[in-house]
Amino acid sequence: MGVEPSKGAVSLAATKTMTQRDEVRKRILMRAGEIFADRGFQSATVREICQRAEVNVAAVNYYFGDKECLYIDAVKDARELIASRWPLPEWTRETSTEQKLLMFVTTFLQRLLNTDPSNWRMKLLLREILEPSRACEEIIQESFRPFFGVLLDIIREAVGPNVSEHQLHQTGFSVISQCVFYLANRRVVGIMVTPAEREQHFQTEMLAKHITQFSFLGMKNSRSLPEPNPTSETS
Amino acid sequence: MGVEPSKGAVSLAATKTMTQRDEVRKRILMRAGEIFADRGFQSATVREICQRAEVNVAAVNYYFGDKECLYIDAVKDARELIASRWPLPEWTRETSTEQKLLMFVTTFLQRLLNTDPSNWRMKLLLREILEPSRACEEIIQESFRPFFGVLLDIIREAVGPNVSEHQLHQTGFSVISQCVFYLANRRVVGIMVTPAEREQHFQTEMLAKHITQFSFLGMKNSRSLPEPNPTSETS
DNA sequence: CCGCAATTCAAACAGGCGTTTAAAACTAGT
DNA sequence: ACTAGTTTTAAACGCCTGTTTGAATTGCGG
Repeated sequence: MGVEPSKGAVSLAATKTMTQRDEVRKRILMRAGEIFADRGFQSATVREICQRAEVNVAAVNYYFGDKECLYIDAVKDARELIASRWPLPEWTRETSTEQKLLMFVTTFLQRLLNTDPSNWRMKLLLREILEPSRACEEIIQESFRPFFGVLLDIIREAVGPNVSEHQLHQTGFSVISQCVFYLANRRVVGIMVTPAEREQHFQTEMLAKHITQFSFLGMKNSRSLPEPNPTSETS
Repeated sequence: MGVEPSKGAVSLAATKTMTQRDEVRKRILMRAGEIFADRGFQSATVREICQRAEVNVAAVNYYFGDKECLYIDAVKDARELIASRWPLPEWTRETSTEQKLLMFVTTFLQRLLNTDPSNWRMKLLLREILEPSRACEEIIQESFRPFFGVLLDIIREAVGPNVSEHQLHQTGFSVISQCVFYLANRRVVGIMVTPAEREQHFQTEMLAKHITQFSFLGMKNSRSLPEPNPTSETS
């Protein structure tokens, strides 16, 4: 029993070793995030995480207490890093509403679909959204709310100020859902679309264009349906 | 070694006992499906399944061979039962395109969001869509393709015959994604929307109306965006 | 160079997992 | 009632999991 886990395991160590300590922590956190992202909390094993981080099995418990705390820290870390890369492109007062929407959708899709090394963070957060663990609910909440707020502002601008709250929300979800779809349901897209078509028309840029166009038209209307009754209708 | 597992474990038993045997199989299959649906393959345990089905732990291996075969059978079973409840409302030649779309979306949402005892089947299939196991890929494929085809027909009818294939697919995904969203992301909706608003405006019927209206407008256009360049644009 | 705290390590632990086993219980046909 | 085949059962198996442990190693101020 050398030390308390994860709390203040260091007493009066030099600041130099402090950074060393943090490097190990960060290395574990990274590998853990990657593995949690594509296996989930349950299926990911501490042993594999430690193997990939090139540390002993006991390191997780020494640095983080237990597996769950490691997971929470990984999610928290992913959220913070993504939040810092979140900022949407700035727009001026001259930027049209449709352009703002395109920028929003493009940025969102880039974060979701890019294949650079930081992409696993988004997968990890998505996993938390689809099946939240009580521990991380708050984290996700804080991460998602402001982002959603930006979208709602754009929509309000598009449809006018006197739109009802629920229409605003429904429309917002319609936009969000189309973007998230391509991350969560990649396999389904692969089934329905040939590789060539996928290559040409399902890259981030083209998808952003389609979603923007589709949604911008869809939202520019808050009147109700003509209440279709299924019998009489002769064009 | 009394019997081969899962193949033809009965040789010349009476047809009466045959039904008994099938009853046990079906009971296990049901409980397994329910548990697989909300825990996933890995997290679901054979022991819990057997406990809920009120059979011995060994029953799974006796009747199905192993856990994975049980899972595959459960998915297959869910697919078949849902497929039989799938049929969209029949429409006549007088039914308008928008009505067809509304019917399609309504049916889809009902299957996804209803809370009757058969709902776990949809969750199980959704899980397979989000993280497919190689074993069930084909099953999902066969289940999803024809359903998607019906939607594509509606869209083709709405936008005219000379629409390009990729626009058709993109639009189809836009509709599908909005529906699936409300099943997969229930928690997110709960965060962003007050219970009262949810009660009033996020029930199946209202969502179907919104999605139909939103999508119908969105798809009624295949022209390209005005190619927004972010600098010059003075309304 | 010593001593002390921080860190690493191999080994072991208890518990849960899917699966197997062999005996018991049950169900006909004769 | 006996027997042969089917189903159920409790117990055990081997494996893998997260975690703990105590000794070995390291790093550093004195």
